[in-house]
Amino acid sequence: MKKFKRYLVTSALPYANGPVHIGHLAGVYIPSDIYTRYLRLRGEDVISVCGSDEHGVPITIKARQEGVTPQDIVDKYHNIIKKSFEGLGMSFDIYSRTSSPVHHKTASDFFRTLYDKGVFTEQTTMQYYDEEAGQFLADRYIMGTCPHCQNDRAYGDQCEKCGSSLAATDLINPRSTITGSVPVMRETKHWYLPLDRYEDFLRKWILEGHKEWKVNVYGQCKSWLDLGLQPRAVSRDLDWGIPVPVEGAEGKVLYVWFDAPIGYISATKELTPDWEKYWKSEDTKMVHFIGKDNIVFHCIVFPSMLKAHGGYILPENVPANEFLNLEGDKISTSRNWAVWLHEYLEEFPGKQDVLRYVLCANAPETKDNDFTWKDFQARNNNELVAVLGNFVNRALVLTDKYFEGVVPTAGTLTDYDRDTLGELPSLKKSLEENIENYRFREALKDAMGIARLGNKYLADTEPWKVIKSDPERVATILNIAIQITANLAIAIEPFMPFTAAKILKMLAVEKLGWEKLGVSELIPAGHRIGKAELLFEKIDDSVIERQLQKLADTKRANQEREASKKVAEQKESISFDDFQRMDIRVSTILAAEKVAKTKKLLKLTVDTGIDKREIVSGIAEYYTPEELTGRQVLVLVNLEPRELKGILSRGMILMGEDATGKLVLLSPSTAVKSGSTVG
RNA sequence: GGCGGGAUAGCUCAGCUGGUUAGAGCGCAUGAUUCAUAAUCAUGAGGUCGAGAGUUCAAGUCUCUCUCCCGCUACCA
Repeated sequence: MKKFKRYLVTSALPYANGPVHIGHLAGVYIPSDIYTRYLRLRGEDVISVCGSDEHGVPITIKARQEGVTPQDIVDKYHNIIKKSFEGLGMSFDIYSRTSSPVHHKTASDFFRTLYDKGVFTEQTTMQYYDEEAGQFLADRYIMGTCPHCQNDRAYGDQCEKCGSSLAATDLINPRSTITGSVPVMRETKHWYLPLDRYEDFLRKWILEGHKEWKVNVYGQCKSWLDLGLQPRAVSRDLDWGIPVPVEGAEGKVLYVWFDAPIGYISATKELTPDWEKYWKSEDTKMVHFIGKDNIVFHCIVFPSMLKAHGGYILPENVPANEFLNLEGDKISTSRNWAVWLHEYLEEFPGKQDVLRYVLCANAPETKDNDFTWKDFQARNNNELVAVLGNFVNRALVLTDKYFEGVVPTAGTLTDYDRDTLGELPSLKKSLEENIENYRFREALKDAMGIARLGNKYLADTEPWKVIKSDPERVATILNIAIQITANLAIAIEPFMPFTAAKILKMLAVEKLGWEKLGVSELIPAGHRIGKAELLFEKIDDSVIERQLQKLADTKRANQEREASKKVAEQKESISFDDFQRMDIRVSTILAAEKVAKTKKLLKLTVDTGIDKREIVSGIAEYYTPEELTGRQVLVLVNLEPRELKGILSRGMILMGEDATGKLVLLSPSTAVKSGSTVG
């Protein structure tokens, strides 16, 4: 195993278009903070960097929607995020932002270096341009009619109604969302990072060199590499971001995914003039904590950038977590389906560690997980209160009661005493192995094991009984109970720093280093401890119900909004002539079969009364071929034929579509002759 | 459709390179106990390890096929 002299821990930069929620925490920030705190406690040279990611199109859109500047948006969320992280006890050495001057310069220089080395390829493409606004339009700035579902509010990259991903050029009647004008096609030049040229290097580095990475990360990388990498554009036509530092690149900025990871470097620079040893020295261990949506950027794109630049080290590991769901549904910023950190901190003052504990214990380390308030309550009441809080309270209260708060002197240890204390070093070892291998939930169990050990020790030795016959023996028992408590304070520090600090305060001792864990004489006899206070309190049903009610309200609000929004507006009036031009016929489906290599497509053979013809229709998710055969449907028969998957589709099956995009067949209420007209 | 991940006790999860009666926490049942926030401790019940086939002396663990869930991707008049 390679020895490292120092550590550089990075945590995915939160995007500054919204606050941070529990999904971000469980996936990235809690694990990263545990890891960092652990290393610090061990006395390692470690720095942890993070910051807000403030560029990119979504922020400019949000700004436009709210009638403010992009800077206003990022200022607002940067401050909320930064403050809430501090509130939760995130121990970044620096929490920076990508709009900072240092970052602009760093990212700009980085690009320029690659440019000067001739790394990039250039490509000129045609893109939509808004002549009125005088700028190129990013996909999200173009709206038009979805070619699939006719929704006239589809964006240039995706139709939110039917979920199709689109190219801006697919839209029918495109219009600029900035001025409403009709955009024109214009040439634009962009710079591409030729990832394909780094394939061999990545293959060797990851597939051969890092087989120890988590299976989800390794698998995802392998999948990308096996598919073959494509050059990726690293510039955009936008006026918000870092200008491309090249002659003739006016109006172009670095693609947000190019500049964001460089933010780790910039933050380090801001933190210390000594930044280079963390980024350029082979004996630094760099670890990126991210969510699974970022794997490709941190394992493929950013390493290629670093490699192309030269002189930089590569990450030693990229422990990505899966996603956390909330009460059975996917967390969503836009649907407000989340538990927001800044709200939690307000609603649960002093309970930072409860959230830290629950999110770590239930972190989506190997697969998506579900956060429920009921589980939150149960873990607080049955684990934190009953096991951890209770043990510490017992040890302190007993010491106070029998020895006036002075740690008694231990006499001769029994075999059982020695066995109990002997558990501590092995728990320490297991804890270390688990943290170093990014198994934080398992590590947390080890830490809690110390409290369990303490509870068991007290139950078995029964000092409250022995005190009547053998006070000296009780002195030994409570001395040991106090030593276990001190050990507990060390072990839980990475996970629950607030609680660890409280325990130390109650014990009236200074912070203890990690090397003290496992030691059975941490608190000397004769030491006077402080006053015992409860570490955790039970959470009442009513508190949980209030949170559930809040979510229920959100759900209802969303449904109402969906319902009101989803009834599409009436389209422009058309003439009777226009209507007459459509030839709709009652037709009978004669046969249906799945189109090979597709998920949604069915090839239907229909009798239109006029002829028998083939129509390809995207309804396979809602109807099986069996249930379609023999049914009568309405077919727009004079729609221009179109080839789909090599099959010429002549006509369109008319379907009803509800708010969720679900398709239903429209049939005559009683059977009629095929070929009957509809009008 | 392609690729990746997941499927193990009621719930949340461990099970490393295949090897004695498949583990933990919570929940549940019974008992003990009262120092402690009705907290604790002990014991126990609970699993055809998603389905099927195969390799092997031996498979939760390897191979193949299939089903369901999550993600990426293609397709969707």
